Amino acid sequence: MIETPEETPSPSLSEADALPPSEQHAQQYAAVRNAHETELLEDYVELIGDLIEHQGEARSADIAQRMGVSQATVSKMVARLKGLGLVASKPYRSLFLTERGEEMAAMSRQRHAIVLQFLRALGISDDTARIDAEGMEHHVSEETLAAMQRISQQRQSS
Amino acid sequence: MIETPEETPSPSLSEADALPPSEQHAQQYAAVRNAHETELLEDYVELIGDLIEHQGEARSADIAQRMGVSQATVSKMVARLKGLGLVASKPYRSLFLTERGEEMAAMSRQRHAIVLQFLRALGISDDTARIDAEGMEHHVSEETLAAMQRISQQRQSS
DNA sequence: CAATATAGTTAGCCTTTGCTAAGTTATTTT
DNA sequence: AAAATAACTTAGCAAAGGCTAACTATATTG
Repeated sequence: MIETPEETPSPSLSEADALPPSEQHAQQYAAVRNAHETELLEDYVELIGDLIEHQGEARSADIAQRMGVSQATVSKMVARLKGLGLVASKPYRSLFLTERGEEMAAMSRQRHAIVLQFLRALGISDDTARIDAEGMEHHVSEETLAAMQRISQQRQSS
Repeated sequence: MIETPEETPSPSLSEADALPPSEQHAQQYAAVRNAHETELLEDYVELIGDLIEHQGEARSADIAQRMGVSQATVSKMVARLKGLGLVASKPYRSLFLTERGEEMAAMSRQRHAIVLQFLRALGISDDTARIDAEGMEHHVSEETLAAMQRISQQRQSS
């Protein structure tokens, strides 16, 4: 059997030296799995909010088109969102956000904007920034988000 | 909570004005879905590589513990990785990476290191940086990765 | 070397998120 | 107002990624 070296030596950035203690390591993965669970929900809610704001209403067909997904998939997802109390609607009518849905949409939109703005401040091209932001936004902690905001502003005023 | 910067004076970053054309929007989501498909695979491969490097071998039980997942789940996942030609092993023996697996592990490790280093350069606390890096690494384009690397170096030498 | 403990596998279940195909409701057009 | 089109829903399927329980193989140890 192999001995587990239970020590964390380097303070900075030598990344080849040791695995984190397995408990911590597991927590990292758990955090990611967790983020994945809410991620899609947030994307839908955010999109629904955006559609309402920009086009006056959120229709399943538009969501399907923008998500690049079939209408059936949207229908099923919307049922889930309704079950979670984030979305409301009557059958065959367009969608609304509940109060909780609005809150979630606002948060998401804000996160999204901060990340996007940060990437652009880094000089990332627009298309890439959009794609990366979409993927990253759900994995960025409050702490990092704050740092991003700070740096965007710094870079802006120089 | 984060301050809402509802005053976006700069020209390039008003995010409340228009949705992207739906085709482009759909592509963004497709990119995220795509990333999700390879994400876990990469995490496993990266971890297996790390275990081999640091402990001499990669055993299912260790993977399960570090991933925070049951051994049965690991077993199933490993079967998938073998099917994809990334991992090799004989039943009841420990795991190896194929050449393709090695390549993937090297790429992943590098991405991971760059993102982690970048977050630390931003002043993010260690635990948070680890968690965020784990989540973000799969959603960062080459372009953004390069920018991160550049900035880490800048910040280091100041 | 037999018994026990540990490690790995398999079977069977569940949920999520996609799909297509078929059915229903609403809207538009003639 | 009937017919046609568009929008939405439902049913049923599949793959991924979790789980527990039961089984099999390997390693340890008394």
